[in-house]
Amino acid sequence: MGAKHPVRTTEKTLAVVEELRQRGRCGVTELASNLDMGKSGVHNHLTTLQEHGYVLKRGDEYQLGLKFLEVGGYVRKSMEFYQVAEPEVKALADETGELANLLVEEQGMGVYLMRSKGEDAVDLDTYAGMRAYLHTTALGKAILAYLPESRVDEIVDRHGLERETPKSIGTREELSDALDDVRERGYAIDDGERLAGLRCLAAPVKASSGEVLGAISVSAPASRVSDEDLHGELPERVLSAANVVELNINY
Amino acid sequence: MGAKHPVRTTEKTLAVVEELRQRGRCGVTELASNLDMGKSGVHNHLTTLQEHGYVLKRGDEYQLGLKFLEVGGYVRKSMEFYQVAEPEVKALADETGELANLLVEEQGMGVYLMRSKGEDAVDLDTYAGMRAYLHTTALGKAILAYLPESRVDEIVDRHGLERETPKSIGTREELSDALDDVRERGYAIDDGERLAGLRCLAAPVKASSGEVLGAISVSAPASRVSDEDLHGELPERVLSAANVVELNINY
DNA sequence: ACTCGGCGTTCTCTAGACCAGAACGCTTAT
DNA sequence: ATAAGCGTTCTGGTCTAGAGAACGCCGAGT
Repeated sequence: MGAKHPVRTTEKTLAVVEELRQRGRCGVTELASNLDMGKSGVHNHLTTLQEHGYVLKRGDEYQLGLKFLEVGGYVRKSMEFYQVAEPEVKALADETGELANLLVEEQGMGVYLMRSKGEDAVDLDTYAGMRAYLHTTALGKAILAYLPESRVDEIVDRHGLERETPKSIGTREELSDALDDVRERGYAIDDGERLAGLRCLAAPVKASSGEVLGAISVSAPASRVSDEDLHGELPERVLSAANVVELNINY
Repeated sequence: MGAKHPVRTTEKTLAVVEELRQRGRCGVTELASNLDMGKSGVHNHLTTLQEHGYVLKRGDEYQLGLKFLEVGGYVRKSMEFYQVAEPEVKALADETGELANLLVEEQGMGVYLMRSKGEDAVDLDTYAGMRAYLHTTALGKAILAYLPESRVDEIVDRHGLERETPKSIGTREELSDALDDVRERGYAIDDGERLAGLRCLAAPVKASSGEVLGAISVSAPASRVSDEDLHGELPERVLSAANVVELNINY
């Protein structure tokens, strides 16, 4: 549902921010023409944002500043779940040598809170703050499997089930089956569903109330993860990390 | 200099964001009374921000969402300096076992791009995105020492030289002396200036043009850093990390 | 040297948005 | 029952946002 009385000026500001983010450094005219706004209006928004650190001027082009990271970093740091999970995810990365990730759900999307690279980790284009559809990653499936069914329906209604690759989930039935599997095993697997050749294993973190707080995963190239690993040592490690977080978060 | 034609509505939106950040989760009435705005106005801003993911509603209280981290994380990821320096800072943390940091200057302030904890690292309350006055940290001094003098004056004029502790820099003369020392040694030291008992050593990273891109540091408790360390092995390691970044960034 | 095109910026003016304040429905405390 | 206080909705008057035109500047083309 849209806001009843949206502040249109704020929406324009956010549109400027979004456009500036997509284009990276650029000028007033370029922004204005792509936003269907006059140059003066765009200019006013930019200087206002600049005044508050959200936008920088370099020469006579504009770009987004690090204020967003300041606010976002503060929000993340304030999350108890992040504080508790961060060292465990790092430890998991060091221990396995692979890429370990931490994801939470927000407004029906997955948000990566952090990623930690082990010694041999693949270099994916994920980054802290990045969003992903929940049904397309092991992390997301681990979360969906432990959300109330009504919530899952809401999320699917809102964001759909677009396939990212031919192997990924694309229908409600496939999703339902996949979530059953996750609940049976206690962890989620992504075998090339998001990126060919990439295997990923994720475990949910639940509060004592049963509510899902997020999920922890390890991503590695298929060449280094045998089928036995995928159902043997690797899940043990990821589940153990998730379990430690669960214990620490409930004091 | 303030914006010539500020967008007042945007400024109100940003004020709402800032207030919400400081208070954490809270209600419309509380925000409105502290912002000198009517409840309806605050409500309109909040629902608009919510619509775009910048704000979340939990029950009938509001809080900041992870959209800020998404935008900020994207901005950070897009910085070449971060991409190149990130693995080196991580390596430095692993190697020393202490806390390693990466800082850049923006609008006269220092912004932490990341921190990486080694095995024995102290747990400071810094976080990615956090700002600090440049004159109060070794990282900041390492940057100031290699900025043009006119730029340093500008920054001091704008942000002053407030002392954070009795040991820290508080006058232009002290700053000037400190920056001379940095240039002589090639690295900056903070011996309890920011936090009693904490020693910190930082090296600048410069582009081939001579421009300072940022600085890399290691922070450790004084009990683990002898005076010899402070002028022996530790600077070597930090300087070496900075040097690797310099080499990699100039292709 | 001069012009021209295009940039970021400034100015003016009015159509239209913002939002204080009042009113509403709801929950909780008394 | 009642009241107090919350988030939300609604409306009208005030003030602002921003299109469009004009400006100063710079670099390219002639």
